[in-house]
Amino acid sequence: MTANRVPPAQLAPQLRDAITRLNRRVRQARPVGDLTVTQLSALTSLRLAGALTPRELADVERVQPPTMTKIVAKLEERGLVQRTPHPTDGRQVILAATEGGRAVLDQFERARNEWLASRLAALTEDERDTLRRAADILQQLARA
Amino acid sequence: MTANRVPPAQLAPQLRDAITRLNRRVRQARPVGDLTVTQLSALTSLRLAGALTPRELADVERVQPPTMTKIVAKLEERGLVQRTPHPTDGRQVILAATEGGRAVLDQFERARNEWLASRLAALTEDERDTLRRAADILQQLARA
DNA sequence: CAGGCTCATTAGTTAGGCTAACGACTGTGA
DNA sequence: TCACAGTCGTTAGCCTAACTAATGAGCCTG
Repeated sequence: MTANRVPPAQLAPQLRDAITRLNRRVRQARPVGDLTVTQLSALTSLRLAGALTPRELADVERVQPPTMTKIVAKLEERGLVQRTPHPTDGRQVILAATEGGRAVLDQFERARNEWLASRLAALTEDERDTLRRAADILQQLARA
Repeated sequence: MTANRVPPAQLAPQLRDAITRLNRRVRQARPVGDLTVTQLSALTSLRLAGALTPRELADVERVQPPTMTKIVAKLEERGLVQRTPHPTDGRQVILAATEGGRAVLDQFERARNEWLASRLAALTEDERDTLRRAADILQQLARA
């Protein structure tokens, strides 16, 4: 299969549409439990990083500090996040996912992937290969 | 190029990560003007369809009718959408983007695509072709 | 060691989503 | 033919999630 010429200006809106719509779809596949997308995202970032201050987590999530205060408060209520004082700086706080938080995360992760995985299973081997290569390229774009 | 075997369970998280991250990235490239993402999306759907009733637009946007009432009200305030009575059914209303609405849309569209288009331009012809085919498959998944 | 800075939080606003309920209108069946 | 069930859009009221501005606690430097 020869590569067609694909002008970036034409590909961009197509790709953007595909991504935003599929993203909506994936988000709609909400598993059991009542964590919101925002809370889930923050918890995920927190686990990934290990431990962060509210400010750092806010930066990672691209949210203002007061917003993160609220999100963390809700996660803490449910015992999914733990707050410990900073060892040397009395102003700061250290946030970390609790064991319960990590367990909830695993559950969500599985359920979210299930929907997509079942759809992917219906594709041909060729289509999946195209998506695999595309995923690499998209990751690269997102990092740029 | 032969197709590798790609188990769906393995591809799903990769693809999901790529999509959610790139989606955040695209959304952050917000252009000038004060239309929100929601309003922009509704306006886009409206222009695409030509003219719709509130109910139809709500269905397209996957939103409940009362929510669409609010969104349309804001778009109407700015003169981007026009409301006309249905010719035969007194209950219904016909919504359409005004010329001003279409102009605003063009502006946003350009600015949003710019970031992505410039990144795409840096890829090889092969990579862009992969993404083009992937975009089709992703659209298909989103509709499923 | 006084003053300015940083960090987290609180207070208050706005957007965007939902359900429940309602009034206007349509269309059908007795 | 007309009573009534259903549809359409809207209003009301609630919640989440984001923002900015302001506040108070703690740090650090001149």
